[in-house]
Amino acid sequence: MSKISTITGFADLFPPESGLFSFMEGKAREVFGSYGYNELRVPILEHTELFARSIGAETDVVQKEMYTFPDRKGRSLTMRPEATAGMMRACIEKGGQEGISKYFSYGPMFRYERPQKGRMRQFHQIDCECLGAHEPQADAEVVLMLMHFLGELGLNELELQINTLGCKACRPAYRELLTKFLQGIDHEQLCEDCKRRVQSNPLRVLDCKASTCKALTENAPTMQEHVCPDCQSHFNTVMGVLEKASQPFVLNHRLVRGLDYYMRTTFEVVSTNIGAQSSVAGGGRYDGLVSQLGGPDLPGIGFACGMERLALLMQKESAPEQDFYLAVLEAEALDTALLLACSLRRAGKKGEVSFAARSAKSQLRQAGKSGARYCLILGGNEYAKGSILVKDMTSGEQHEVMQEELIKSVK
RNA sequence: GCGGAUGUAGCUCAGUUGGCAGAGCACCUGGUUGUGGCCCAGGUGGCCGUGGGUUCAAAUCCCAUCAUUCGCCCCA
Repeated sequence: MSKISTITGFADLFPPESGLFSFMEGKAREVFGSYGYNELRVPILEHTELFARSIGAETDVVQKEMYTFPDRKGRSLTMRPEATAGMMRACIEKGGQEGISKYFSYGPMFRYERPQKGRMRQFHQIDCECLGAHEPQADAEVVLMLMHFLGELGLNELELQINTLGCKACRPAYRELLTKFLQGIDHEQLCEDCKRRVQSNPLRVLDCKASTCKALTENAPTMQEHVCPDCQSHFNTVMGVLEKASQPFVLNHRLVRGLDYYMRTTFEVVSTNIGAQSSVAGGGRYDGLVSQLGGPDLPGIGFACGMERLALLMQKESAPEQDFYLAVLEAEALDTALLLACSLRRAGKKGEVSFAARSAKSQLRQAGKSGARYCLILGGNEYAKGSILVKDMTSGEQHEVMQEELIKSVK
């Protein structure tokens, strides 16, 4: 029979990575919970229109990266490529969103891209969304919370980048200004993609990685210089709070997020140690999104962290030590050994028991590898007496005790 | 969607000009009647990614294909 393997870009998570994921999820619950965030679990499958309307029909994500297919009644469904849209949909549907609501979520996302280091077709994100706050302090809190969370994961060497994208009032004018600038420079030297972007999405030219494009746009007008007074003051307050909190950051005028719903504050956390896919978290403000999805006119701000990318940066923990390894030397003692091991576990001890009787040498080897503090040896002699040998794996000393007493002693 | 690299033992990888399929680690057994780590001896384990082609002969050369991986792009 031929083997069946995983789908390209889909990965099985074994230890130690699976342990890192659990650790991150636990820390998320703990840290975000302390900021008043509660967990929201939403479906993985949604109506395609949800993503087209929120992320933007013209974005790469929607145009060529979604897992979209018709269900049995012909409705177009899509496996979520990101979490924000679904979480917004859920909040709108539930209704009653008075005041501020804060939710976090985590789980798999799906994008049909070419896999590489730090990029899978099924990948995992931790998401936080804060609805109902338009104040710049909310932006600052979200950013500080993200950095707090990353710090709790042991990641302190990351760079925080921030930018402002302006709002409905000032972005169109800036866009026009930038387009004029781009038309003024030597058009032919731009890369093929950017030649198109001048028309379709001029802001994206600023984010191009090609060195020639970077050089050509060196003196391009920045969004920050051309935002309206409201946006300027909003952004100044955000930066001010970050400074008062001693949170280092760098202004990145080229930080243009790829999802259309972002406005005003955007931010990204990058690492130089994980290859080309350097962004480990990103987010921003999305005040128009909720109403765009048919809900009330609520402001929102949030972010997503890429768990695979964070895992690349985190130290892999070694296997947890165990309290005992129960070695069985005679087949007749196997059942007794199993029951004994279960009693010890119910008393709170961690350990394994051999399922087959084998030589003392091979079992001691096994015990050594398991990292067990004690090797419990049950051979023919002990079995007959109802006793067991307890060997300290560190000192090598051993003594014989009755099985009943062993159980009592650990309770 | 585009480009580069790589597919040989469970793992990491050698394999010369086309000529018997290899090493280290891991695993198992023994050296020690029932005592681990170190050491020694022996052993298990392979459709050489898959399918075609060239050849007396292919892991090796050619074509195709699949997979993995690193980039481009995009994004977390």
